[in-house]
Amino acid sequence: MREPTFHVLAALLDGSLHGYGIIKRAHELSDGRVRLAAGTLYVALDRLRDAGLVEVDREEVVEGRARRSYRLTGAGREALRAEAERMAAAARLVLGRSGARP
Amino acid sequence: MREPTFHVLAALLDGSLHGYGIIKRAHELSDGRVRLAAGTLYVALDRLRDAGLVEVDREEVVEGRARRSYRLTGAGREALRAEAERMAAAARLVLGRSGARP
DNA sequence: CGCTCATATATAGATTACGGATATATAATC
DNA sequence: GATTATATATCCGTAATCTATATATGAGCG
Repeated sequence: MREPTFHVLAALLDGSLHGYGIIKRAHELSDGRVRLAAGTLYVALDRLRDAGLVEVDREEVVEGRARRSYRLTGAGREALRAEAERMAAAARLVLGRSGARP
Repeated sequence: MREPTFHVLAALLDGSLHGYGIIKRAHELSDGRVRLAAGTLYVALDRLRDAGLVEVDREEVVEGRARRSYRLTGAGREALRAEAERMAAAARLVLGRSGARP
């Protein structure tokens, strides 16, 4: 799992969102550092759906446009957690040794 | 920067190593989780050298075979640290919220 | 009224990192 | 004699990502 994908899942942690909402949420959760490109997002959602990590929550038509909201599955929540733990461990490897005294 | 590249740099944190040594060091630092493939490693080293994050420390010929050892540059050390901090922050985003109540 | 920006989804094309396979070579172990 | 560990290197395929583009509506501005 690469970082953009990680942030897609993380954005869904506290509730379902539609695509554009995920982009905004990832942006605000990361204090503006993460900017998901639309091309990345929608392809990633298809992939995550195939992998069973997210699923469609609602599918409605608002003013002629389709709007689909997604939510984490149990497997998605677990995969996200496992990934976060791997990242934390990797970060400790470095920060625990070079970051001790500035 | 992706995870394999991160582990290449992390393996060099406490001293210069040659290619094969990096593979073994990354393996032991991660408690056996990280297994760098040779194809990944040597291409990554070329890339990191071009980017100025690592440099050749020594270049010797041992029993007919070339052996090159690499070390982190200042920029490499800084890039690694920045990357570790980004990863730690991303991990906190998840572990700080989903880890509370199961 | 026209322009731009935010909202919203989707696809095509290019790039890049990575993994697996393969090649080469020696020393040690079984 | 065969396999494993050490050691470097290249080729090729794949997967994830980014850029650009297309489409469509509503809001706000001048």
